[in-house]
Formats: sequence, structure tokens, C-alpha cells
Amino acid sequence: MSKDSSDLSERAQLMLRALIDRYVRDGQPVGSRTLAREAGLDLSPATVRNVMSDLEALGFVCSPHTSAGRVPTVQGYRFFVDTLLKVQPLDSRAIQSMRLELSLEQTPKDLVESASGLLSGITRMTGVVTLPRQEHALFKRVEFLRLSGTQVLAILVTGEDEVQNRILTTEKEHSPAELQQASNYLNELFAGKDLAQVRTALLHEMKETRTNMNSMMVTAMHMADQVLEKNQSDDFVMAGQTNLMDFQELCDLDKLRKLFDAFNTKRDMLHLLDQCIHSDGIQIFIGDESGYRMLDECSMVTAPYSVDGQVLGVLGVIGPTRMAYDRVIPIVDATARLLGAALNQKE
Amino acid sequence: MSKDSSDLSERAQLMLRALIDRYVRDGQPVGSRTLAREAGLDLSPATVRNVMSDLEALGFVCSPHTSAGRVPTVQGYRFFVDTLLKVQPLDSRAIQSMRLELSLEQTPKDLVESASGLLSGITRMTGVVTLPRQEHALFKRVEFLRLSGTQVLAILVTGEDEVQNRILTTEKEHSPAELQQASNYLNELFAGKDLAQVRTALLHEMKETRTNMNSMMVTAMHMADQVLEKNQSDDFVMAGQTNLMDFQELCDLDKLRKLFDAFNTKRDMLHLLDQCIHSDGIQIFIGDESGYRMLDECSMVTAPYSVDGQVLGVLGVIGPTRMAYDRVIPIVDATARLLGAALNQKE
DNA sequence: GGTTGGCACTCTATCCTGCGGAGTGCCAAA
DNA sequence: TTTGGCACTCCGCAGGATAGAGTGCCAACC
Repeated sequence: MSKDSSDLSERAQLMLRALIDRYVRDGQPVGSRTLAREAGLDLSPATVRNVMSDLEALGFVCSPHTSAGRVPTVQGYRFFVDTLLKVQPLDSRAIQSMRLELSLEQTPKDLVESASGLLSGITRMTGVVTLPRQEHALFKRVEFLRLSGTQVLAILVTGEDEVQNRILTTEKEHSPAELQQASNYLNELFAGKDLAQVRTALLHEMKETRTNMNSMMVTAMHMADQVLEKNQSDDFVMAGQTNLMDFQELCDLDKLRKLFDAFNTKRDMLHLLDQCIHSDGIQIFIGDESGYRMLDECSMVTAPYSVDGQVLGVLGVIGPTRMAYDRVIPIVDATARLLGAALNQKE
Repeated sequence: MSKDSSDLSERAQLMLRALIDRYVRDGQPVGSRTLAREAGLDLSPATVRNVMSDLEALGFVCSPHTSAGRVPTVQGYRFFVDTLLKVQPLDSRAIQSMRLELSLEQTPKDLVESASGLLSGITRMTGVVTLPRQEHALFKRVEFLRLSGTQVLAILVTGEDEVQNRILTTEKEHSPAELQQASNYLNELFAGKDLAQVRTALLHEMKETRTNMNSMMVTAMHMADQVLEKNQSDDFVMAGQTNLMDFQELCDLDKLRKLFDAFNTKRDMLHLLDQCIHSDGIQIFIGDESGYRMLDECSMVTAPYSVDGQVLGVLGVIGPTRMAYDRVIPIVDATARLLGAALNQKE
């Protein structure tokens, strides 16, 4: 890194942008003649060649072989995305129709699937959306039903009338009345708090005041603990995987297989997506930047979506490194906003 | 259909089987010399050629071009599967390890996913399993929780302690006491019946005795009706789709894409699987026999799985037409049995 | 009459070759 | 600093030759 981007003349930047534009459009290495025409700078191919030579020295482009044109490198894309990119604002009609599409869905799960479908449909690449985290959902109430013996069904209702079931095993058999007492107690104690607060409150209570709690309260706490235990619905939804088959750079069966296998390993995908949830805006992984080899030659554009300022999840698009970032970014951005808004309305 | 299978001499059948065996093994058209060696009949290639000519006339084999060997046709496979096939009994150790794998799962959903993983893992093709139908599950109890206004959360617990939620909208607001009454009424009325019976009983009651029911009972019936309305969990699970990329005959990106797209259209897949649920044993669709074009060049081997004689779902394997039916069939069969048994145990 | 070896023929796959096109790098001139 | 010119490189493609595999047919054989 002996040189930094400030070394790059206006003209060189313009050419890099033109090159990437062109390459994104048709996937062929771009030659000096083409670029001279394209860049609109009225320069001869020879001059362009000189500039390209500089860009190559900086690592922004490279040529696949001696007598081919130039192709952007990962660093080239990175520089482009970071400093050259001007996103195209989305057509308001398009946004409207996306909003409409989302407004048809009822449950969060349906919304997420619809959003993922939108992403893949519009970009013609693969859309991915995590399910909303429940962390900050409001605790509304909990109910316990005795199933058989020590098996108890816990029903947790959260703010958006989302319902979660969990089957608990208690230490001793409880009568329906006891269970009723326990749920009343918890409902009173936790009403209006969000699940994260409930969890900390729970821990606090269980430690501190163990002495002056009666057995019912202990039982209730215990059951609440089990209910909240593994509450984060760690899951995501994808759509349009097959769209990626249309890109020549992924025609290689072997690469395609690696990619699809990667899509199917929930653990890795979740880990990857989790990295994006904390950034407060659009995040872009280009090529191997994700750190996951199977996504080499692919890029991912993500954005977190949120309700009331609380980030609930992340969505994005996965496609070949050679993608129209200027088009994809606003789409991802808009979808994140719309999904947030739609989730908000259903609350 | 001027000739029928009885025209086929013992020898011709032997050759057809040898040809399919060989073709399944390495995917190349089989020539007369190879077959002469393979069939173990001590005949010259010339003789084999004559027999092949007959088989071709009957439509059991064909050659891709003049100077290639023969390849089985769909009819050839069909005849092979129907009358020549001797399935290889499964290794009991293999069965044991499958049983073990399944025994680790708790919920029906997990079981189904595990089964699908087993199918794809062992056959190196794609496994598919429908979720078990609830039709014949026992009605255990139903509870109603008031959420807000006219929104009521219904919780249906079935025999295997499976829990289903549904949010109902009632005509007027009901007090918790009223809801309690309603659920008590329904629980008493329907305890021990299975869901299908409950549904018919419900219809019956609602028609016949409308006069001598009080308003609580009417409300209860109404809500029960909504709960049961769309109860069949029409869904399925797949695993190992990418395994199909290893087969040369599916290397064509276009075919592969069609296939994967087909996998993603739930509706069609469910329809296809539904056709198999009623047959009482192994069912085999070869090539275009399924009636779904996207599954051309593919075959599907399915078997229904059941508990207590009640068919709950269907599972199977999807792979290229050129698959080792003799190996796949017992695997599908065993998996169906094991899944049934595993579901039974968790009850 | 079924079976066999022989033979001519066909079709594919592969390798080599030559050639045109595209593009580069360098140099000298403007 | 820009430009035109020129030699060079490499890819992709089409054509041709060749080897290999396999067929169909025919006449001969048991």
C-alpha cells in the first residue's frame, strides 16, 4: 500500500468507473479502445492504456492474460464502491409496488418471505432475509397448560401477538391452579417489559431475593427461565438461488455446488449475516472479503432492518462480484426500510 | 403394443438387466462387446447385437446415435423395475445406524428433517419427506386466550403433544370466563376423538341441533370450526439437492435450473407427493411418468409412512433416471418404516 | 436355425494447425 | 503529456486428420 487513493487523478477515477460500468454490463474484459469510446473523455486508446497501466499498478484492475482487456479486482470494486459510486435513486413507482406487495402479508414470517422474494425478483439474484429477532418484542403474557405428568406447555404472547410455544418439564406435577397462579404472577411482574428486560429482571430476581419468595414464585421463575431460554429465532429465508445460474462466471458446476452447499449450511450463513446486523447501514462484502471461501466470486449487499430504532434483523442480496452495485444498493436499502415499516404496521 | 413382455426370452431379459446394471454404473451407452462380457452368457458380440436389435424394436433400449452402444429407455427401466428387479436387502447394521440417527430427534419436524437427510446422505441423491398429516391425530384439548378486542388465540393440543396456534377473530368480545366455558365444552365433547372425527362431529352438531344449543355452545362451535379449518400442515422437507449436480446427465445448467426451480415450487411438489400417499407401498415414477416436465430425466422413488396403520405422509428420493433402483428402493422402504416407528415412539 | 467372424460403414471425440481479431507495451514524434 | 505506429501475444474458432467404438449385414459354420 505504498500509494493511496489520493494518487488517483480525476481522470483515472473516471476511467475506473467507466471500466467497471462496462464490465458489469457485459462481463467481458474491457480494452483500451472500448474504454476510450466509453469514458467520454475524448482520449486515444494509447493514453487510456497508460492510465490502465497505472490502475493495474495500484491493484485496481488486472488482465486475465496478456492480450485481453482489463477486469476490476476486488480492490478495484472496493474503491469504486467506497468512493466512486453514485447510487441511482429508486423509481418511486417501484417503491410503491414493493410496499403494496409487502402490505399483503400478515405474519412476520410471511413478510420476511415476501421481502426475500422481492429482493431476488427485482435484482435477479439471490435474496436473503433473517427472521426478526424477538429480543425487543414486548412481553405481553405467558400461560401454562398442563399436558401430562410433569410436561407443561408454555405459551408466550409478545407485543405483536406473536405466539411462541414451548414444552417444559417441571420437577414436580403442578395443578392447573398452581400453574394459573404462576402465570398470573409472571404476567403482573413482567407486563410491558421487553424480552431482554424480562430476562435480566429474571436473573436478578432469581439471585437476589431467593429468600423471601414462596415456592410458587420460585416455580414460576424457573418456568419463565425455561421459556425464555433459547428464544432467539435464529433463522433466515432465501429466495432465487437459481437466479445465480444465469451468470457465466458461476456456470462452473463446481463453484455453483459450493455456493449452494454454503447456502444450505444455516450455521455459516447465520454467522455471516450476524456480522452485518451491527453495522448501522448498508454493508458490502466483495468477493472473498466475507471470509467465507464458498462465497468467492460473489458479493453480498446487506442492510439491517429495524422497527422503532431497534434493529430486528438483516436482509440482503447475494450475487456475482460483477453486480450492478449502484442498482442493488438502493434496492436493498429500500427493502430494509419497507420491511421495517411493514413490521411496524402489523404490530 | 403388438408384443408383450412374454415375447422376451429369458436370455433377452438377462441382457436387458445386464445392460441396465452396467449403464447405471457408469452412464455410458453399452456396446455389444461389453455386454457380451458382462452378461455372463458366453455369447459373441454379434449375437448380443441381434438381441439388442430385438430389444430396440420393443422399445426397451435405444442408441443415441448410429455407432454408439445402447441405452435403456423409460419403458426399458419400467419393465426392469416391474419384472426384473431384485432388490438388495439392506445391511442390518445400516438399518441400525439409521434407527439410531432418528432416535436422537425429538419433534416430528426434526424427525422429518433427519429422515430427509438420511435419504439424501445414503443415496447421494435428493431426499424429500412430507410433514406428517394431523388428520388422525387425537384431539386432546383446546384452549382459548383473549389477546385484544375480538382477537382470540386458540391453542390446539393433539395426541402427541403437538401444539398448534391459530389466531381467531370473533364476532363479539368474549370474557375470559366465556372463553373458558367454551373450551371446557369443546374439550368434553371431543376428548379422545381424532381430528377428522372432530371435524365431522362438528359439522353434524352445527347442522342438526342448532335449536337446542345456547349461545355459548354456538360460539364454541364456531371457534372450533375456525381452529380446524385449514389444519393440514401441507409442507415438506428436502435435503441434498446439490447432490444431483454430480450426475453428468444433469450437468446441463438449463436442466438443472428447471429442476431446482421445480423443487422450489411447493405447490407442484406437494401435488406430486400427494399422488404417492395413497398407494400402499413403494411407488416409482420414471422419467416423464410423473407428468411433470421439469422432472424429465429424473426418477422418484417414494413410500408412504404410517403410524398404527394410518398413513401420515410420504417420503422419497429424487435422482436421475439412471439410478440404482435395486439399492434405492430398500433404502426408501426402510426409511419409511423407521420414520413411522420413530414417530410412534414419540407419541 | 441359432450363432459366429468378418467387413464396411458411421459417428464421436480429440488433437493439431492455421488464422483472424483484439489488445497490449513500448517508442518516437507531435 | 498525448498520440500514432508497430511488433508481439494470446484467445477463440474453424477445418482436417485420426483413432476408437460400435453398428448392421452377410455369409459361413455347427
